[in-house]
Amino acid sequence: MSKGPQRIRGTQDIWGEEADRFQAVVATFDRVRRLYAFGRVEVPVFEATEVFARSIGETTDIVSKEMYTFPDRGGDSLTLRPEFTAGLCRAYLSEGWQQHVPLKLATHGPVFRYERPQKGRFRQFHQLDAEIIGSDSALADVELLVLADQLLRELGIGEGVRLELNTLGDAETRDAWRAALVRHFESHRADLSEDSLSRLDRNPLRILDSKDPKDRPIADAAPGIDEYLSPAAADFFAQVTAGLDAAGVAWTRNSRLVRGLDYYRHTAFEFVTDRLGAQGTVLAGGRYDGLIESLGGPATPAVGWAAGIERLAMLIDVPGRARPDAVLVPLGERAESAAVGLLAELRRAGVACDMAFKGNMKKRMAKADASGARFAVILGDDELDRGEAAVKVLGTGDQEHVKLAGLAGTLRGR
RNA sequence: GCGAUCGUAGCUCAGCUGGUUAGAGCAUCGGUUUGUGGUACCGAGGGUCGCGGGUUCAAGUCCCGUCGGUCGCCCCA
Repeated sequence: MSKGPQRIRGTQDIWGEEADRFQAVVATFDRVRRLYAFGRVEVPVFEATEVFARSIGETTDIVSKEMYTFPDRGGDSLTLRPEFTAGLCRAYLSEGWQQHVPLKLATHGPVFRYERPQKGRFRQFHQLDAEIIGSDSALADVELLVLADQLLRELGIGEGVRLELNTLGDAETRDAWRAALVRHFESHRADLSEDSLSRLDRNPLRILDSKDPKDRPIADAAPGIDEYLSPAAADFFAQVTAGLDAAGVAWTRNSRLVRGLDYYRHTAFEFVTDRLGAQGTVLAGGRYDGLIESLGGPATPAVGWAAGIERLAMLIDVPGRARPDAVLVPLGERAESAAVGLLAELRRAGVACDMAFKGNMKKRMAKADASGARFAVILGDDELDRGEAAVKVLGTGDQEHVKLAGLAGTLRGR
């Protein structure tokens, strides 16, 4: 192990193939979100702690244990964003974006959670994010889901991933169902796992997706939400599923899929794979009509999703490596200084190229080959005197002399 | 926060039940060839064996602690 500063726990230095994968995911997202007319937005990496604490609700231990929170020099409590949604809603309120409603927003970047790293979970990781703020239409939910579906398809992982869909209903539905769940679990108190007993007080909905075999029979026998759905909520969910069917997006109902936080309403969804161990969720979101109000704004309907870039990057096929069109191989001092000018010229003409400037010719040719370039452009005194370069096609070994004036055209035009 | 498991060169690993100067492959650099790559051959550099303590005549090897990786639990906005 080398000395000096080390990478801090749960962070990553991304390079080489990993970086190519990462970039491929971001590029695909950026392309697809334009097809759906989602505008790119930039928001701060940190916010006043209040922004996240108020949106999440003080009750959970997310706020106390899972956030990167620290005082700044002025004594204010700041938090590195653990997600995009709360910050976007803060911006929506503080920048007066209400006038642009409904707002279709897309962003991506680093997010931070103070947790134990494991497969596909880091302390600094990266998310794609898409939101529609200010629409109470089921069409907004549908649009977001179709966008997500197309994104996964274009990444080439649509096959191994399934969309699980549920509704949490409106506020009255949710309250009624929650009360019924608590009654059910209370009556089986003696048989619940220790974890679920504490969930019963803090977050009873979470018992539904407990992994403890002790809990499974009780959770599976719990009342479903459908019996408590108000007519309006049932109608809303029907519109969402009808929209998905119309758009040709496959989905499966998972009536056990829940959200712990109170601001969630109606649609909740996850795109899930079984290729990532315990962290199988690849993209998740839902409707959060209560969030902006809890930040102190007016009641504002909104829906959105986020996806982990690293998880997506692990699932896609290896993207092709970016390779230059040509590598210059100058021989001798005179050729080297001439090559500097030629290199600049070629790049300005739109030819991606690099120069091998170390070692003897053999080393330089090896560098050119290792770069994956199509051409090696050999420049020695003989060529210079004739105003030419020797262009070697690395794939075939063919070599011919080309006038410097026409070089860019030759290299670009293959 | 909890549990399991691992930590030897830049990377992947070997090093048997504790026993001399810690090895290999790949990669890097140099050379065989100061004007021709993807092949071959020769050579070189690079390791406080994660860190600290303990047991022992002797520790990479055993014990304790600690830090870090991995996988899982909790949590999952």
